[in-house]
Amino acid sequence: MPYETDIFDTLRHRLMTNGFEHGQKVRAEHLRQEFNCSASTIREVLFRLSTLGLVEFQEQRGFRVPQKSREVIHELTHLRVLLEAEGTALSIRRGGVAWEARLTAAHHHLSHLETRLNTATDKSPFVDLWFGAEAQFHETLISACGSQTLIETHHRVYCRFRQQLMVEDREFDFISNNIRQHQQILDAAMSGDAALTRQKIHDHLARHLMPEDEVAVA
Amino acid sequence: MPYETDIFDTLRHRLMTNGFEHGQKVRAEHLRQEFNCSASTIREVLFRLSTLGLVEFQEQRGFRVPQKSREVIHELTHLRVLLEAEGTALSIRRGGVAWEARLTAAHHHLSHLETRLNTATDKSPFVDLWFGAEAQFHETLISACGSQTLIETHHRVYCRFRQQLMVEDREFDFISNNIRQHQQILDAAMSGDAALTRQKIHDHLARHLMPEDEVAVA
DNA sequence: TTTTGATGGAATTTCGAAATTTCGTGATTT
DNA sequence: AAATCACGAAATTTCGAAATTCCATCAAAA
Repeated sequence: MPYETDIFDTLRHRLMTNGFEHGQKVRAEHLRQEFNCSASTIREVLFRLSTLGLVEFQEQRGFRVPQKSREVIHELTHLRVLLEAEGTALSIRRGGVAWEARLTAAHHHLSHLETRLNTATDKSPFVDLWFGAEAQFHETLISACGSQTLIETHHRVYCRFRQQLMVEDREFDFISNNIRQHQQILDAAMSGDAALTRQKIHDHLARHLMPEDEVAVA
Repeated sequence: MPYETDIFDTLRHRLMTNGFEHGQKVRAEHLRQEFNCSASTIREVLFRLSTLGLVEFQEQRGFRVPQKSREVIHELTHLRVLLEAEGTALSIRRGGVAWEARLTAAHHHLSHLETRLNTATDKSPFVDLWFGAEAQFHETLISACGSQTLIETHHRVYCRFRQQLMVEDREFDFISNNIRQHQQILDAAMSGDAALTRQKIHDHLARHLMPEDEVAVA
């Protein structure tokens, strides 16, 4: 495996989980020293990360970590609802038992973690695990939609969404609501009711939407 | 302006309008000679193009032009309907007179070209103009949605869609239907009826959808 | 005080070549 | 004949440095 891929994965993880400040300039030279490689290699990695929207490229001005803003969170949430609701509805139609099994497993994993998070005083050992399990659950929801394009598009949106919330979501104040909402999404999906599932996905994400213009899901 | 941007624009245009064969490997070395620059520069441009999905990157295997397939066209169309319908509905609510003016202008431009295309025997002088005007119209539809994220996401999908159809759409057999459909989208949008507009956008793109699972727009 | 302009250091971009990996061809083995 | 292997050519990846551009600082002018 080329070394570049290691750097890519390391930086992606860091960009999504509190390793960089929002709006900060990415110092390619510093990273070059940290990873002990050439400037071109870092530059390439940053271009690949910009594919996911985790850094922004500006001509002659290098790369930046996107600013955090309520508007961007609203927009990303809007798209998540649109794509996850659609992808899940398709999965319900086409997924079959195999998908239901995967979804149940993903939810069980997530649910287990969230229950422990809910009671733990020191949440730090669970943070990374939770990020992974939450991503897994939402990816699994749409995984049987049959559209690789939708999955990739959603992945980009999800990465940026997670990045926007990487600081405040570490406190897990929302966790007890989340447990209930994830359960409701699972139940609705298992019951085969696409419209209800769309609604539950919307409800789950609604706290990140700004009030003025709601996302229409019905 | 850095030279790289020229190369980027040149290749993007070529990738969207018949300059490469679907599935073809992109010969970085050939491009390096053609543009008389270094390998790294070409490599960077290709990474930037992969952000739009116009080339696919595979580790140690270079870049390829995506294969054309009915499935991919279906998926891209599905997403176009989802994103354009949503973006247009938002534009109707938030765009105001300025947006209506831009949309009318874009439609007028497109309509003028399509009328001429409909009668011309040699359509080649209009091909590039039409690609530009058609893109402009559909971009304008969603331009007042208020979500830069939605606009960028749609742009990627639109680029890939156009690339998938770059060969067959050069015959313009569909042109008389298109004239009517673009008009209907404009009329619906101007009337302020979001649901009808969604329907018309769906109808316009429906010929690219595979029959089995239709896109739900209502 | 505000604006304009020069200057030097730092960051970005581009280059050409070296190191590594892939891929096609044909020989050898089973 | 089919499969495996070795080899060389071609492509990809990485490097380190040169060329260019940006940006903060400070001086000079309005």
